[in-house]
Amino acid sequence: MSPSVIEKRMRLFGDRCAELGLAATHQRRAIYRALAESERHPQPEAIYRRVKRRIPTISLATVYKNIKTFVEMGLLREVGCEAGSYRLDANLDRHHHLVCVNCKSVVDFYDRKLDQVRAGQASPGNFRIFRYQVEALGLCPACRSKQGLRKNKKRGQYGQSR
Amino acid sequence: MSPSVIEKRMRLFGDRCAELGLAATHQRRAIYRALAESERHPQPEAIYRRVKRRIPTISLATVYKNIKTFVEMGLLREVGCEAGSYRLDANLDRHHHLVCVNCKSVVDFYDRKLDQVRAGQASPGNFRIFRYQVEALGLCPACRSKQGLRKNKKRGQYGQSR
DNA sequence: CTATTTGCAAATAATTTGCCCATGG
DNA sequence: CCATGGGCAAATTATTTGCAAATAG
Repeated sequence: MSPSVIEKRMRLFGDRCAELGLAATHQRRAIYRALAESERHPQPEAIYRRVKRRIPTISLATVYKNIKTFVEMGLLREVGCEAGSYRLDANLDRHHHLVCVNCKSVVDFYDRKLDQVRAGQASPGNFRIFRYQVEALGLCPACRSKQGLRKNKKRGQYGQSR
Repeated sequence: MSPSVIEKRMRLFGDRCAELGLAATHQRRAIYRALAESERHPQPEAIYRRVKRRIPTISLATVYKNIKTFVEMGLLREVGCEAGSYRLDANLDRHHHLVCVNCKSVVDFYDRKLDQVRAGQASPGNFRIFRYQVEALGLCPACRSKQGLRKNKKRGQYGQSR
């Protein structure tokens, strides 16, 4: 990632920590920096290995704890929106998914307009695209009505920053 | 799922098994049926519990083995396209993902046209949508050039059935 | 019959937790 | 200071594997 982007992200990190009263420890900064620097959507283990080069005493548990914290703070997202394990789909017809960001439920979504989605430009890096699938992220009715009562939810989880 | 859809899927299952010379065992059929019946994109554990009601001696390992087989056969897909664990993204700017279906690498994809994606109709079930994210599934350059040498790849993994 | 597939148990991998010590503000 | 966070080890959860016995074709 370019130095200017990394610095922008580190500033966002600092601001968010200050705002939420989180200690900007050595470890926490290094973990976030490793994430901010990477292009490859790393898994926790990869972040751990990377941070360990600078802070050899770091523990994997600390990496996991901080990743969770960052996601709650809205500094980080999980790719694909389902952590943990297999979610399976026997529906081979063209369809898309509604994903509840709160309870992680997934509902099939048939929509002609979404079926027409195509990129406006050639894909970077000579990727060969077979199909497009749209994820609509939001809140399911059950979680909508619980909104506002939820604990530990700070801000920034959902929107786009620009 | 409606009975007619389930039967359609069971026929597809039977055909694929015959075609590939797979034994259509009692267990295998029950596992696939449980998947075909479900609306909720279940995890392996949920399938196991469901099948266990009909075949109390079924083992969780059998469920896992068959799920893998079905995915290889193209009878089943994983939602979100990344199995296993956390893939993290510190990029909060609006962007989409190119996902390699073979090696599971994920590359950020900036595209104005994809940023404009919206559903053509109200979302089912009163879901409240915050943002849309597009996944473009395909092959990265490295996997493209390895194409054809790959073992255990039968067919049907990538396309849409209609 | 005989090649596959199952069930079990054990192995491995991934993630979380509890607790006591260290440190940032 | 002293509340928050870190490190370690143990616990939990998720997934895979090896192998003898069962069974589909």
